[in-house]
Amino acid sequence: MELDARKTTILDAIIRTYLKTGEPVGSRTISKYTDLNLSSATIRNEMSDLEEMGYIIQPHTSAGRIPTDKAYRLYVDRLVEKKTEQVTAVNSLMIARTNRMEGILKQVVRMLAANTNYTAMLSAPSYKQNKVKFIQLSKLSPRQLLTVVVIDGNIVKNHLIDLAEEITEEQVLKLNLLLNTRFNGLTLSDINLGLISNVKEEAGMHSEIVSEVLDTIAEVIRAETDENMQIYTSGANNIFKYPELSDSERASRLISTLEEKETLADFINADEEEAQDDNGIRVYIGDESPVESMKDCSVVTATYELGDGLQGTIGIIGPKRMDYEHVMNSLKTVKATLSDIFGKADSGSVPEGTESEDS
Amino acid sequence: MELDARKTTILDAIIRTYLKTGEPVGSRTISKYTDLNLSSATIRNEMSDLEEMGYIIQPHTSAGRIPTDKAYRLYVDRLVEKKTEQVTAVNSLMIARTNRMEGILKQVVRMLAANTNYTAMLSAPSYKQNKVKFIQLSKLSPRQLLTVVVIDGNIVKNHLIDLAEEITEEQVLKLNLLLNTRFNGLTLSDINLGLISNVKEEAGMHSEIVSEVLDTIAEVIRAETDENMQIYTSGANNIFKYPELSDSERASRLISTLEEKETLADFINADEEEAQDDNGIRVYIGDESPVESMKDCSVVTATYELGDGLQGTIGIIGPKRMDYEHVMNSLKTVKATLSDIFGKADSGSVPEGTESEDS
DNA sequence: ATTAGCACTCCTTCAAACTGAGTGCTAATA
DNA sequence: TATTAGCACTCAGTTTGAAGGAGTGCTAAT
Repeated sequence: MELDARKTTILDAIIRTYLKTGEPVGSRTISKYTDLNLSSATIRNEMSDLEEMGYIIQPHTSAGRIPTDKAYRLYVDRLVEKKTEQVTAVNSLMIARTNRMEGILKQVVRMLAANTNYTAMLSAPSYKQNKVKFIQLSKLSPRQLLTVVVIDGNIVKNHLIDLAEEITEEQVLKLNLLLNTRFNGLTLSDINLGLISNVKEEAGMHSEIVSEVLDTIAEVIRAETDENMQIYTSGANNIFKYPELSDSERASRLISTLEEKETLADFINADEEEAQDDNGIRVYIGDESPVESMKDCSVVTATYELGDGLQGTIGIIGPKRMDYEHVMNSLKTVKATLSDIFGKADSGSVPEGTESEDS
Repeated sequence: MELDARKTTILDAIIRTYLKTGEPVGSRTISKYTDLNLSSATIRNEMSDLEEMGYIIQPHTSAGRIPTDKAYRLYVDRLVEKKTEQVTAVNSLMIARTNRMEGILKQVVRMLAANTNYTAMLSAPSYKQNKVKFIQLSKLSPRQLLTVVVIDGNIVKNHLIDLAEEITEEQVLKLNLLLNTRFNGLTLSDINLGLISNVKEEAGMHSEIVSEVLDTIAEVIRAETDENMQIYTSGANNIFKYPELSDSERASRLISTLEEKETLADFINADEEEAQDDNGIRVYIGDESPVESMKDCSVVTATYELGDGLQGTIGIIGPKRMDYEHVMNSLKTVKATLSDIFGKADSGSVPEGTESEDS
């Protein structure tokens, strides 16, 4: 059997109607809804075919039909083909003058959730391959050393070290020089234990201090690559707007997944080769999701780039009958907005607010 | 009418039973439950009295009784009197060797939620009155300046500044000196705009650069005092374990409150004079809560101190029939554990992990 | 190929009937 | 006088069955 034009139209009508109502849709509804001018009986025949082909199912005999994941997939794929018509320019003004990136991101994710009525998530930009740009040690007190490490993209990390023994200004100066000559320009992954022990030798100072300093730096740097990814979510309560998600059991599972930022990271780190259109938008429908507790949902994600290799992910989590069109447009807009605010060429200029925050 | 010993015993039995079951408790249950050896009829008479006195109510005629807020209050107050018998030493080993404070706090709050089966929240320690300890400017490139500010308690803040014009090493050195002499030892609130403009003049350098640098520092410092308090929550899904909280509407409101960290801050900043026992534990029952959406819940909070003026708050949010005893013990334990891990005297030694993190 | 018509299914709603937990009152009892 | 047994009554919750309605599948007619 083939999915001819008429079947497509009918399927489309079913999906659209179901997206709106959330109720199984019957043949008579479609018969009136479309401009095909077919009687409900004919529609029934076609629906029977569509069911056989796996695009729709009946939740129980003598109920209307609801679209399957396969149908949603088809629908989304066709949606993606339509070029970005109107990226409804979301008012950048809405984003108040918070010049701390964290604040802006939080606002963005909140706005996204409010705007779509679904749950939104956003991962703060992070780097994969970046280089150490600058290292500085400062003596706070005879036994206390402040380490500041700047990596490409102007991410600043710092750490305080308590020394077992005192250190002189001279030693600090020497260490600073050594560290900068040896580490600058290396990627985070280049800095392995081997290199570190090399430098330790080279330093030639009382090795205890050097050890401590280097270990700290190594750890600070490593911490960045580690999955200490920051993920914000908003609008969790929106799931209660969709009866098919809001029974206790499902809701509970979802909420607890949203709390587990680590799990959400699965979406961010999802297979790069995953089908994704030229806007970096990915759509996971039901079972396609990498996360178990979201098998009853659809998740749409987009990657935003801030230039300089810095990138993050935004995502919307909603029922399978989500308004894909709206969601995809919203994501496109946010993507554009974020790039606008932060995205500058690699000119050494910095997104304001890339400063670090204490936890 | 007076609350004699027998009435107290009965009320206690009612509360305890209701805490367990969540169902209205009837006279027969109590008649069996207590060692008073009274018939249900007698209990009924007493219950009738207790109802008149405002300790219990009937949700509807011919239902059992449930405790009112007044009853819970009584119960809790009596509980507090009992001295901390056994602070069941929670295994500190459970807290894996993450040496980043943020990580530990997240783990603590998660553990707390799992342990109590309620929702837990935790605010990261913050300072009220602290002094600038160290300021350092470093030249990253001719037009880029890294500002590092260390405040008392060894909180480190940093920020990158893009300069409109180039700056020389000499100027940086001079500025460093000036900043440290003028700002060191001042509390965050001491540093007002007046002082800043003073220093600007004093610097005598090309005022644009100085302006920019100072503004930045001021802002960085101010940001700390601002309510950028970090609050972690965990176990939101636990509310689904309690039918009285888990209907869509209530759950939705609760969840969205939990998302609004700002609202939760109300508990942290709650009136200091609020009744609080010598462990810094506060109990809000129902309407006593400062937060509207938690009128159906009870909230128990405790303040933990890390010495050095550094303090934060831990809290448990659950149904009014929460196991107050267990919760209070858990909080005590966590409080102790946190102080153990981080709390050192003001020796200049630092809780590991007070380093800042990029967002 | 399409459609009208009809029997059939099964979810939903509603009200009535039933159940059981619990109360309040009264009269008997210790 | 305090306690208790007993009984009538109340009312939420559950079950039951009937009615309604949406929707289907099939068949025969167009």
